[in-house]
Amino acid sequence: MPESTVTKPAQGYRARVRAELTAEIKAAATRQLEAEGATSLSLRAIAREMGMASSAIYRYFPSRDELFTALIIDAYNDVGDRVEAADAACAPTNYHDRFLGVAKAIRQFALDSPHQYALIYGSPIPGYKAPQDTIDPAVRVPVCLMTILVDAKPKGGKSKKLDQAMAGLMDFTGHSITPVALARGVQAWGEIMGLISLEMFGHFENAISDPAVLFDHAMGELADRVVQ
Amino acid sequence: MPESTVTKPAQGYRARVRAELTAEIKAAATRQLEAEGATSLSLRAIAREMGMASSAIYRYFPSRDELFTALIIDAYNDVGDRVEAADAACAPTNYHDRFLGVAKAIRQFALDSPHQYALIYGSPIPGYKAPQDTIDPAVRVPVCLMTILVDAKPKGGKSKKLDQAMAGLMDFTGHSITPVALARGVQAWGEIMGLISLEMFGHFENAISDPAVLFDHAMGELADRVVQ
DNA sequence: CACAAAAGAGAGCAGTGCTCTTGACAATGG
DNA sequence: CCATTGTCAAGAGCACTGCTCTCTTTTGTG
Repeated sequence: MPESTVTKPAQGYRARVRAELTAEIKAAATRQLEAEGATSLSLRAIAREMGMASSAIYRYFPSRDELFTALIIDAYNDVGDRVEAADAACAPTNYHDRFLGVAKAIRQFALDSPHQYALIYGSPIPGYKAPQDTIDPAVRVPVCLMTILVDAKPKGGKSKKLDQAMAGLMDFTGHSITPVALARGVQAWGEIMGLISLEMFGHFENAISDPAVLFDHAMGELADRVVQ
Repeated sequence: MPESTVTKPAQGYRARVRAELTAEIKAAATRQLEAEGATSLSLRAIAREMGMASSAIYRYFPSRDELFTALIIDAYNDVGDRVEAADAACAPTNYHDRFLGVAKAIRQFALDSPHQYALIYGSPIPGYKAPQDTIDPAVRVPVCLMTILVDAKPKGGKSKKLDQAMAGLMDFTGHSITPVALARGVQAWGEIMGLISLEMFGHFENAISDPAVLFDHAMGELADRVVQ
């Protein structure tokens, strides 16, 4: 939570206690999220667990949605950290390994924190509109993926239609990559997220008994195709 | 005429009214689902809309989850119908067109019924366990996709690990296709669902302004790769 | 027609997010 | 040193939710 830096510069005892309590509420919420899922996350239950009145929670989070926002940002940052760490652990020019590492990091995040994964990559919570603060953490994963792609300098044709259909992405890459190659990167992103989501949300039931084997095979094939 | 009066007889007036009311409740629920999303679907609101007591709904659906199950089955059958129709509209040996038609049918379903799409392909509702009745409608889409793949008789290597990782799927295809080729089909399924989900759940915001162009391009490229 | 089965209505329980008011406390200015 | 000010927690209460139970009405059929 970004604490208001505009208030008294003192940052005394009071501010510290407030920050600690805010963190504790978020921790309790995370615990509940992991145990029960997003929709059954209850402010009253959090208050109960913390031994305080439910109304007191509102001193720290003005609404349930604000708490959700905090959890969503945390989740995005969690997977972002993992992905960037996996990327950094590889030799910068070994695009194949970087791609593989990133893909596996995303899946591992999903396996470790299924509810967090569902929170950010599943159906959006109805009535909840993601505020601006979430987009910076949210783009970390695709940015990492696209950076690897750009670094690999892949071949690919031009396409005016594709170019303007992906205008935002093209701007981000500084037009240092052709639209067709960039589209291949988005496709790869889609395949990664699609395979993980199908697995996490139960669509592999009775069909694929060992999703890890399939995923690793698919990512190897995908990396061959997309980078180098 | 043999009169078996003991079992459910003739299905007279009463049974018809019951079937009609059940359908009407489901219709009202669908309307609410489309307007507000799954989590804010309220039995009391449905009862209010129909001008009956909330408790009366329970004569038709024993619980909210049962209503959800009905809606989920409907959604699966909706997309299943579309997909099978799109497939049947193509020349059976034109695998490229069949694949493209199926992929576009899934995306069109998502665009037409975003909440239904989220219901079946988004995060599962916590605490809700899909009963057996949902799996038959659920597999219609992947079955259609895999059937096209098998028909296309694609090349591909063997892999014992992959073979047993996808044992269920291999059985379904009658082992008439190699594991590597089948995996390619699952990857294609993943890419289709991944791209649609990323689009539907807002992850293309500010990056891809015209998802239709990207999707069509991706599917063309994908079809080239997977069939024929 | 009589009667059992089916359907509807209403009250009630435990839970939810959220608001408003009230009282307690700590930090600070005169 | 006391009074003011801002912060915090608590409690009651509102409008909801899913669901159960009981009671009454309706209705098809032997």
